[in-house]
Amino acid sequence: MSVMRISPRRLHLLLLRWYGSHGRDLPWRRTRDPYRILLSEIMLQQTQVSRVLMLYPKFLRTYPSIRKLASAKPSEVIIAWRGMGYNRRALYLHRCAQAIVEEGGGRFPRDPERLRSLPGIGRYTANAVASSAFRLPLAIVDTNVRRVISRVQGRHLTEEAVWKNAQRLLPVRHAYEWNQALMDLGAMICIAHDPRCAECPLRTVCPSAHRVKRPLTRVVREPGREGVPNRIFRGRIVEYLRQRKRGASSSLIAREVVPSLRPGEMPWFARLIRSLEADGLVRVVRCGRSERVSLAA
DNA sequence: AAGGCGGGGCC
DNA sequence: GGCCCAGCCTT
Repeated sequence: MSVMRISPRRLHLLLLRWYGSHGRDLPWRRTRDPYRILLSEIMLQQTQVSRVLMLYPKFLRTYPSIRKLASAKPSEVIIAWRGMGYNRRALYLHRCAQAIVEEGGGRFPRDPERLRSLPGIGRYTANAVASSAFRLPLAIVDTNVRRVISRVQGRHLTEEAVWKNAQRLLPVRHAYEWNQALMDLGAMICIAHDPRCAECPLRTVCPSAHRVKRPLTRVVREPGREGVPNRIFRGRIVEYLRQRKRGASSSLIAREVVPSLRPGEMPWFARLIRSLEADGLVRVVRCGRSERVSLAA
């Protein structure tokens, strides 16, 4: 079966026009400060826009510049990260800020390859920062873009094929607006379940319009305790330490965070602490048989 | 290639 | 109660 080819120019016109009238007004779209752009992108990794909107301004008041962030202690950044989840991101961001200050005197690299080498910055975030802050003509592929591109192409695409298509379809003169428009379409219209095709600016050219099948999602079982994934307990431990800045003994944390903990489960809890320590989220001072745990200094 | 890693809102 | 969400890192 031959694949229907859609005129890129037609696509650009339809989507950019829609973006002009329906695009979201977001704080990180009102700046070109690479630090503010980067902060938004890190926060938006696996976190909804609505939550980032609530926490982004407060974080920026605490750390208005990359230098202020770089000179903070990890524990302070972890505390400022409260409510965001995936706490390792706070450490990546912090280390990233320190690298940019130390290596470039606080000047961001523009080269996406160089951005990509920084902690917490992958292919998506590197291109997002370069596209948004420096207006380089680079495609970005996140879960929204992946879904939109696949539907417009009318078939499932491999990850690499989506990137290729995204870069091919990119309007070089309006790359930034195009990227933002694709994400807005994926977030507001071309949503995963029950897409709103009747309101879609691409409905006349999209082969999937009004005939999107329910995507079959694969159930992923996570290791955990009584059905609760380990990462949830990790999050609770970090939150407990946020409010108890002096730290606490491992056994006290265990009683407070997991009241129903049975004696035989102590090794499981000890592994949680060790994993947090390995990530650099907590510091463990061992003295004799007991150990004192606090947020990483 | 697969799995670990938070949190909250929505159905 | 299950599902989803602007990914990255490690193995």
